[in-house]
Amino acid sequence: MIKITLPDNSVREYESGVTGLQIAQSISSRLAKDVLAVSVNGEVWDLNRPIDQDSAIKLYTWDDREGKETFWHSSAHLMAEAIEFFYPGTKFGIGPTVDTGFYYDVDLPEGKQLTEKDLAQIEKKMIELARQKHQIVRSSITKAEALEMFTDKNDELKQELISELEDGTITLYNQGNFTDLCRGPHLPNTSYIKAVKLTSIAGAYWRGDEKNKMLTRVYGVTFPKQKLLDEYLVLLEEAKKRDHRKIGKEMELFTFSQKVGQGLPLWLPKGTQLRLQLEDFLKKVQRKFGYQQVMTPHIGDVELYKTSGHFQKYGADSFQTIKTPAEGEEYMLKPMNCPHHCEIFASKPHSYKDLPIRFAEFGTVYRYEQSGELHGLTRVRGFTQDDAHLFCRPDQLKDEFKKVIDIVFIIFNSLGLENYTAQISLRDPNNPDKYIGSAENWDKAEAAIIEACAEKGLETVTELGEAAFYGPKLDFMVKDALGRSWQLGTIQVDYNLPERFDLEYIGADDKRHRPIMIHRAPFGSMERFVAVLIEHTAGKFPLWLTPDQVVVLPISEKYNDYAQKVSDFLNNSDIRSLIDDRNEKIGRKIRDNELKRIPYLLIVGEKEAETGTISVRKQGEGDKGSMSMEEFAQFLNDEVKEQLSAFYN
RNA sequence: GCCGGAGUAGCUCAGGGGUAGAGCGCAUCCUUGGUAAGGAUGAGGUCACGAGUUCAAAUCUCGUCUUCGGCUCCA
Repeated sequence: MIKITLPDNSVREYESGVTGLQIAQSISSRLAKDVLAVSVNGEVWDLNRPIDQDSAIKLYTWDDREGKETFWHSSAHLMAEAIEFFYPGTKFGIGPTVDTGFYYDVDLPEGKQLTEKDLAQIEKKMIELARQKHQIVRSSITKAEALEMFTDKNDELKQELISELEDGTITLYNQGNFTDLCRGPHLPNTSYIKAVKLTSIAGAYWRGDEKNKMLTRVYGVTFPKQKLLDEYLVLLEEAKKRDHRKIGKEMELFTFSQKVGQGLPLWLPKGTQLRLQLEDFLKKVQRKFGYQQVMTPHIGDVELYKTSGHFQKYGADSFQTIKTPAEGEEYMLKPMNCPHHCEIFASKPHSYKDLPIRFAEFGTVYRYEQSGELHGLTRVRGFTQDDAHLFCRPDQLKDEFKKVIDIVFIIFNSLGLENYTAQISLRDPNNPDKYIGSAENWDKAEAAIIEACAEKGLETVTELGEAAFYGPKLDFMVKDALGRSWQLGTIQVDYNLPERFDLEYIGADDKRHRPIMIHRAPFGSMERFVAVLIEHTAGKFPLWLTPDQVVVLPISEKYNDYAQKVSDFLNNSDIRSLIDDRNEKIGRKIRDNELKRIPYLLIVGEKEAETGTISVRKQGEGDKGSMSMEEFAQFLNDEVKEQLSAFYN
């Protein structure tokens, strides 16, 4: 008998050789049905692999990451089997799981090609194979045997993988007519897989190296129930509907022009209104926190970026320098605002009493992104950072950091982004040479970030080795309404630039000291942030932010004058309003303006004109009754204030 | 940058070796209306761009550009 410890620390006795599935069966039949994998002393195993010694185990279902990964991993094998059926002789690279689903990199036989149209029949075959309930069987073989096996199959991809493995650790998994080199774990049999969707097809280099052969990567996702697949497809549809490129076009927020150039967004009047609203709000918040607004040009002498080090590190992959008619004059489009801000700091001497000094700028920067990387507003070649650089003393670092976190909170809460976490990126302790600055400073800076987050009650994950070479950082991740994660704002501590720019202040001891610099951008970039906001809200922006807050709809042309009066009054009351005086019936005007996502529709006709009132209709909610213009203006301004309460409190 | 799909009216898309289509939008007119689509008429396109094949190319071939899905990259 062996002792099995469950996660609740209860201990049960089983015959040696018991499997995870048998343990689940002994607990409940429901669990036995749902369980997908088991971890044995921290290692995830197949459910039917015998356990022969005392162990601590944990059973995983679809609700656990480990359960899903096992499920999808087996699904990748199932897909491989189906592909091999249609394309005998296919060579298989790697078939790992991803966030949602899995892929397999395959090398199809000479002259064969997969297109999206072929996916349907592969899906069908997968379901057919799954229903046959093939057992998935694990076996160990020696390295020599493994090499021989895949040499026979002419699969040099697998041979390459095997040659890098340690003898004695090599396992195979077999199901039906398909055997694959694999570490596992896997499902007990194929029948768990009930629903299949192959999502896309793409080229990918073997091992991610462009010198290697291009393989065909097939992406897919599978589920244990058809209903889960249906839900997933609905989510995909919803994501498609919310695509910021589509909504941005519909709502006339931004556009691109071939003549202007790829990756260079043009902000249309309504998009500009939205962006200015965000910028003005952040400026107001920053003023409250003691920031000073500055402005710097879009180009700078190449020497500036040599001083900062950016030229050496990124120059070759950047937009190239701009030459002037004068000999030896060279400028760069600015890829960063910080060097300019450093020079502003250096423009006069500073006392320790003056610190922290905080320079903020909505600074547009230009970075040469590879053409294949450009994507709507989220990846562009010219974008505006809501940048600021804070220069402080070491003893001020933690407090300053906390204040930046406060600003981020105000911003996120004012925008309905309530679901966020943060990642603390620290040094790689095994690789101290990668970083500049003294170990002592790093210790202090890392401690300051960790403590600041803890004191602010921020939920964080910590990643070692993810810090920038010049200092540790904190990145904010926001979950949108569809549960997708976006990386937005960032706060970075920097010891490098103050050094390179020889920045200093005079301390209480009358000696020169080096300030610490914090880079921070709560939005990250205005372009990316607006894109995320569009997808999060599906274009239904919070009232305070939306480009057009109110539209006045006269019942007929006879009331256009009154509508104008209402609209003028609202515009004078700080409300963005317009009139729909088209020659259309009221039902039509309501429909069109609802579809334009305008939060409030004001209907005015004979009754309203006589009594000096308006009839209010709220987007998505319908008729709200009538009130006076004054009441309505007050009501809207209150709603805006409510939405910005994080700022006003 | 690399691999693969796509590019037809302002938008969404159909068509396809013999000079171009729909719906929405837009314009004009009729209608003057009460909470999600009133009616009529009309304008609008070098079928991304450049070469080639052909009696004839928007359609077939090649190249370029842009865009989409991935890969690699991201101060």
